[in-house]
Amino acid sequence: MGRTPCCNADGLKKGAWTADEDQKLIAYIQEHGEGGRRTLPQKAGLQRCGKSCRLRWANYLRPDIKRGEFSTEEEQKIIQLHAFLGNRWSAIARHLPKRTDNEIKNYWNTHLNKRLAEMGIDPVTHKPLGPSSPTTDNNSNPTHTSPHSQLTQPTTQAQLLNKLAAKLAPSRCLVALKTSQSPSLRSLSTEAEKNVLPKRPISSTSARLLNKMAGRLTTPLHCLNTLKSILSSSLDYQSEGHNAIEAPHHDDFMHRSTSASSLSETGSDMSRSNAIATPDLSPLMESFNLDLLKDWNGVDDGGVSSINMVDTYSSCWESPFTSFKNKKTFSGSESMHEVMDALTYNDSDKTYGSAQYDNHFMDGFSIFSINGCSEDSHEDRVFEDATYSRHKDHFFENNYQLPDSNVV
DNA sequence: AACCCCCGCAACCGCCGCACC
DNA sequence: TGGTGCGGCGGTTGCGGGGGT
Repeated sequence: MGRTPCCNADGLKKGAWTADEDQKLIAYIQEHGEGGRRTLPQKAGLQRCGKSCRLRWANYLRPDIKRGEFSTEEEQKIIQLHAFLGNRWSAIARHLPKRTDNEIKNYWNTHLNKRLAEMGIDPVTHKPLGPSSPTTDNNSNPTHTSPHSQLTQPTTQAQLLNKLAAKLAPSRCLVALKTSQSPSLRSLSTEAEKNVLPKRPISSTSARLLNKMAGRLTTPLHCLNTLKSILSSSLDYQSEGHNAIEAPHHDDFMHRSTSASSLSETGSDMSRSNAIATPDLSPLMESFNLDLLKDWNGVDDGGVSSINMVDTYSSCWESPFTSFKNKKTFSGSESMHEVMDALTYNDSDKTYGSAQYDNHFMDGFSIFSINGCSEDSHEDRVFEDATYSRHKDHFFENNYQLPDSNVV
């Protein structure tokens, strides 16, 4: 039953590798390749477990590893990627050739983390540290106090919705969800998307729909209630004997979903829309294996990238911010349509999508991105993330600008 | 010169998803 | 089909070097 153990715990060496061990490992892999890690130590004459050999090779001995000081460009890239990906070091490492996830993790923990903090930037949120910053006052600001309270974090809400999207993507519920958008959601996707995305496949609207949902979640309660309402609509409809593929009529959805009306409101109004009669959704949650309070890990695929979700949120409700397209500064009280219209644009070569983000890392600086659609696009995926940074009206392509005393 | 403390980083640990038997 | 191990990942540990006293 099962595989043979990769190693026996007894008699195996731990701790620092010697030059002799390194040579044995290098010689073996050069001759036989990296495969067969289970039996590699024995064949290579090493008293190590396969896992240890793998780590030693992957993090230290591999010939294509670049060691030593990180360049400024690499630092900027790490910071930028960390803002979007969090502590997903392997994902970050994939964007930095010849650097290992372990090295990047160590560099972050020992250098960049502190440097950002010294600059007054929260290394976790990548936002300016303020008097109510989570890192300075956990009691007054609930965002870092418990898993439950993390709902107030845009990132967490986005991750939650990502997970929802991933669960919905292959299911029939997504069909219902997509076709039961509220009028406001439809209006959001009308002018801008009609003009900007003529070639976008219909199915891709699910990703943007969920992005927009993320952008409208202003409070923990609202987050939960909106999710519940949307899911309950779908659940109710199916429980009434409808074929789930045959999505409910739009007005039907509106009738059922209390929070649907809240979705048409501005962000400042949405926080008031919490009085929702919520049915027991535990069966549905269970069917999606979706634990709202415990499962905070984002997902990469299945529908919507976390980058999308997180930053749509930020772009909508973090104010003031400035639209690159129109050089317009928003106060946060504008309608979603107004905001989205200002954030979409065409250039001569490509037609870009409407999901943008505008993360503020510090006063005046922000990261701005446009998610385009390419010919490679297929259902429920967003491709060609183009990332920029901006300071006031200055626009830097693919270059996160670290702040210094001359800026701002 | 000895001791202490801090810091950087290699390596380990534990968990999870998936493949294998 | 279910138990088990593998591989990958992120978090953590602890060793060793350097600086300060």
